Amino acid sequence: MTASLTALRAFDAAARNGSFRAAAADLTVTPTAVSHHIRGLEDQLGVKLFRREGRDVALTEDGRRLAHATNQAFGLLDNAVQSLRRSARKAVRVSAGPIFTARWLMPRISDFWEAHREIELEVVPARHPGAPDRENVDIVISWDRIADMASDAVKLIELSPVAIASQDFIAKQGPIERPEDLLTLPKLHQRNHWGWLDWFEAMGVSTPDILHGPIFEDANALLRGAAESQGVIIGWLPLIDQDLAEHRVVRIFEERITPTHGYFVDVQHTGRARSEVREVEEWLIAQS
Amino acid sequence: MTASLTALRAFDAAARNGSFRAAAADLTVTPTAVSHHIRGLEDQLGVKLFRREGRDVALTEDGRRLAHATNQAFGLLDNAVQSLRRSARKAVRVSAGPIFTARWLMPRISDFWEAHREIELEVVPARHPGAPDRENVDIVISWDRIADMASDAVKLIELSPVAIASQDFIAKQGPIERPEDLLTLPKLHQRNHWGWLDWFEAMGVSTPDILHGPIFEDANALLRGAAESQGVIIGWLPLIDQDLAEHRVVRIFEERITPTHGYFVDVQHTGRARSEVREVEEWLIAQS
DNA sequence: AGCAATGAATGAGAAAAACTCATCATTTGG
DNA sequence: CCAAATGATGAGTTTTTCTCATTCATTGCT
Repeated sequence: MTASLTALRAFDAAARNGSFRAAAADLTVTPTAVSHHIRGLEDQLGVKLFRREGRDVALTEDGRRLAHATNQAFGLLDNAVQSLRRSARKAVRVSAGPIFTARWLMPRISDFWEAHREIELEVVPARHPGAPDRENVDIVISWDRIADMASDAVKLIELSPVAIASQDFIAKQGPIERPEDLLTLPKLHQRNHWGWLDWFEAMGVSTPDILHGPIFEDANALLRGAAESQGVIIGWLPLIDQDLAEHRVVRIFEERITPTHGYFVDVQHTGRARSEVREVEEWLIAQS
Repeated sequence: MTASLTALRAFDAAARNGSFRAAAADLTVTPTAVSHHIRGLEDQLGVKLFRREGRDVALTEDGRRLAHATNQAFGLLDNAVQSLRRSARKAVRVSAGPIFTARWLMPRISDFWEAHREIELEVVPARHPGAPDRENVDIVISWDRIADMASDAVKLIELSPVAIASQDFIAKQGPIERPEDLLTLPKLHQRNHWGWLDWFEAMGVSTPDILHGPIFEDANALLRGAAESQGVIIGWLPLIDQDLAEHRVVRIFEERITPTHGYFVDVQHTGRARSEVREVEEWLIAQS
């Protein structure tokens, strides 16, 4: 019954990389070892796992099925082990978007350090907003519409949209008097065009169903774009207070819109039980 | 980064068994090996996994978290490997309830054998109706209400409920003239009291919300109970044709109820791609 | 077409990991 | 309080895993 776990891991690496050589590099062994392992597996299971096509290899149907399982299984093990290692170091892993990190977390980080010297904080950039890394992180700080927030998430700060651009851009475009005027100007966007849609709605301007314009995942990039006169963007109060104070960008109107978006703290299941994770959560919430 | 997989497996066994000795037996190694592995893991992770309480051991909180992951992971690997082994032997694993196996599958099994000599059929009893084993089986044959059937399940046969009892029982109880009379007689039940509820409804008898009486998972046991004059049961046409023909049980009324339940074929995801699994599926459906 | 480069297969021997044995320590049930 | 049961530890052995040297097949280059 016992299939060698080492062999399965070698297979897993080979399947992921689509090449024995690359798998070997991955595992820091020689390609020979991988080759031996896979042949061994194939002999033992009585099934071909790779089709040897000339000098490279491709998974068979059976191989694909096995690969799926090994992927999941080793992923689980890896996450669990890493998480335990962090736990031993009292390290807490927080995923947060780049502007949040820069404008909110960084200014407060020394305060945290004072209060919790023993806790090691790891801040990882939230790559793809909704998706994957969630697995291996203790706390997720997510940017979301207040209306769409997950039920078990706690709101950290509320964000109001404001239309902003660079001084230069406004001078170049001539006077902008009414919100509608923005419809025809170049605009930079974030995920789902959120922000612009909510802004126009709050300003009482009806918009076409879809808005056009480049979408940036990274809100810092967006701000830089605005500062470089690429277009008008939606900024979020109070996150951009400092950018306004230093005149990198200026507000176009004096609108006061009730918050439509917010940052939410979401403690992942894996971290719930650890006291240091709870301490970080409490600290985050206390800051708001 | 690399935690020894063998050590993790040893830990997994220890966690499952709650004892190093038992884990060792499980893995057919000496307890010493398990002890070494777990100490090694603890050293490497910097976390205690077991609390040593006198002569026995108990998982710590960290240990529990790791155990959860290893359980899942090794379960996945194990299932995948076993499934592949079956695949190599062209073995198809079918889960089916005991009466279905006895009254429907067995009579047809030699026909299957004729038609598909190369396919090895493994029939495993469906232990708990709804639940767990599904993982490691290619085809599930489930007994369900037609109204509740899963959308991707194919109906194999339809079952009509009939009230039956032994000749003796009826003689002892005196004449039973109307369906209502059954309300006060001892009845034996199956899961959820299904059957009786549907039967009374079809007969136009209003029933209390809950019915009382012993519940048997195994419909064969139920039939035996009826044959031994323990009470009235709901039998299913055409499954019990033979029991009726041989007078082990007799019908109480001549009711003809439109089928309320059925057996459904459900090909599990893991088996979808295998030709021999599809052949079994097609054979099953062709029999109906 | 010819030749170098790339990737995989194979077998024998070396290195490393996993396991056992012998022994000791601690707890628990009668 | 003793016997049985469970785990810990360290040294030594066995097994597994890995590497080295070599071969084979394919592909890209000129």
